[in-house]
Amino acid sequence: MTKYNDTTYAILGILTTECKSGYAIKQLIDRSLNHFWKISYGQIYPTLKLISQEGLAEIRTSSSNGRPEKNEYYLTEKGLDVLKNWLEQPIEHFPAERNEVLLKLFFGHYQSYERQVLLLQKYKEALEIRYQTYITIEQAIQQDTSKDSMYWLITLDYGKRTTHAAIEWCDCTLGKLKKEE
Amino acid sequence: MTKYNDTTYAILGILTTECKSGYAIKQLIDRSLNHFWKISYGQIYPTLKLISQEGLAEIRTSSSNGRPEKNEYYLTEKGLDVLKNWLEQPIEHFPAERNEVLLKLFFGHYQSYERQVLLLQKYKEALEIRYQTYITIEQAIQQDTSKDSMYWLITLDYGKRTTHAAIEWCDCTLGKLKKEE
DNA sequence: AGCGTCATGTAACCGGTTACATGATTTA
DNA sequence: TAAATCATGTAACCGGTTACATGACGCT
Repeated sequence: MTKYNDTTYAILGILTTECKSGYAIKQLIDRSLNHFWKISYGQIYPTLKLISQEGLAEIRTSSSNGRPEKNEYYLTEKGLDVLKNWLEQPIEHFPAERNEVLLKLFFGHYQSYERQVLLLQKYKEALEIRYQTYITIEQAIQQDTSKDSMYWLITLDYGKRTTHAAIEWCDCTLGKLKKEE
Repeated sequence: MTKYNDTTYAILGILTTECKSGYAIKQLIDRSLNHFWKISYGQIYPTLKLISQEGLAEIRTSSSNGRPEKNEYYLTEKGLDVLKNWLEQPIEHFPAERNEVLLKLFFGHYQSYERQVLLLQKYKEALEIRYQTYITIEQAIQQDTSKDSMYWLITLDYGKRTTHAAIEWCDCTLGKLKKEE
């Protein structure tokens, strides 16, 4: 079976929901997958083109009530097969993030104590904001009991847990630096 | 001040240590920064070329005892300034990892319960291996009391904490899935 | 003789972002 | 009437990996 990149599979997955157009896909990702998957129009539209060329989806153009023309992509049987097959494959890329904060801290000798503290405090702030947005999204999902929200909540939980661990690391590291000074 | 990419700054930082050649830089990164920074020769050598062209380092070629020729890059004053300036700048890219596991889980409806469990178990295994390597590296560093190992340990601690949180998420999620079935 | 390691480098490719172009409709 | 939103798309660019090419030395 032909191999595509993860972005293609992500879009195939989204096409199983009500989101069928490039614009709608972008919205869904920004709102629901944003904490572990991002994408730009510069990739969505070319990928949709590829998907239809490969016969994984067919386009139906809808231009209701004078609205701007919308291209809606409906998964074909082949498209669904490709998606399901990918889901069954073992994971290829285990996340291994680049972390600019750790990189700067690693060369901490060349910085003053104050600068190091500032770096960590800013990082902690950013992490706390992130954590709060997770909570907010979580609450919004929990109120909407209709849809099968479990998978949404599970991915959010991942974000919450790892972010919380990072925040604790900040506190702990600030303590260590203080002791050294 | 001219802006470079993070890879360039990472290399400038490493050039402050005993590692002065492309080969040595690669080794250091693979051994010490591997958990938050990776790099390939395809980037190291062109970047070193850039660094010397920009006057941030000067090359001294050493070919001792018949060994293959080695190009050693020594930071100039300008190079050190550029590095220090970057260290003082606020962080630009907060890590936002793409996570293939979460993506697959997000489309979990199209998979059997068994497949989902397998996915999580494999992920957990990989995380546990990672955690163990952190511990091993940590112990190796702690035995070598000579160098200023604190920053090494701090970055390792970050890896340990976030990995541990992810492992706990795996366990918890496996429980949730079981309850649903 | 063959493998591992030291050592440097490039070209092709890929995945992704940014900036730009276009234009209609809705809302304030 | 101005701004926001809906909607699609492309070209230039950037950061990075992979695969390849080359060659010397040291160990088994």
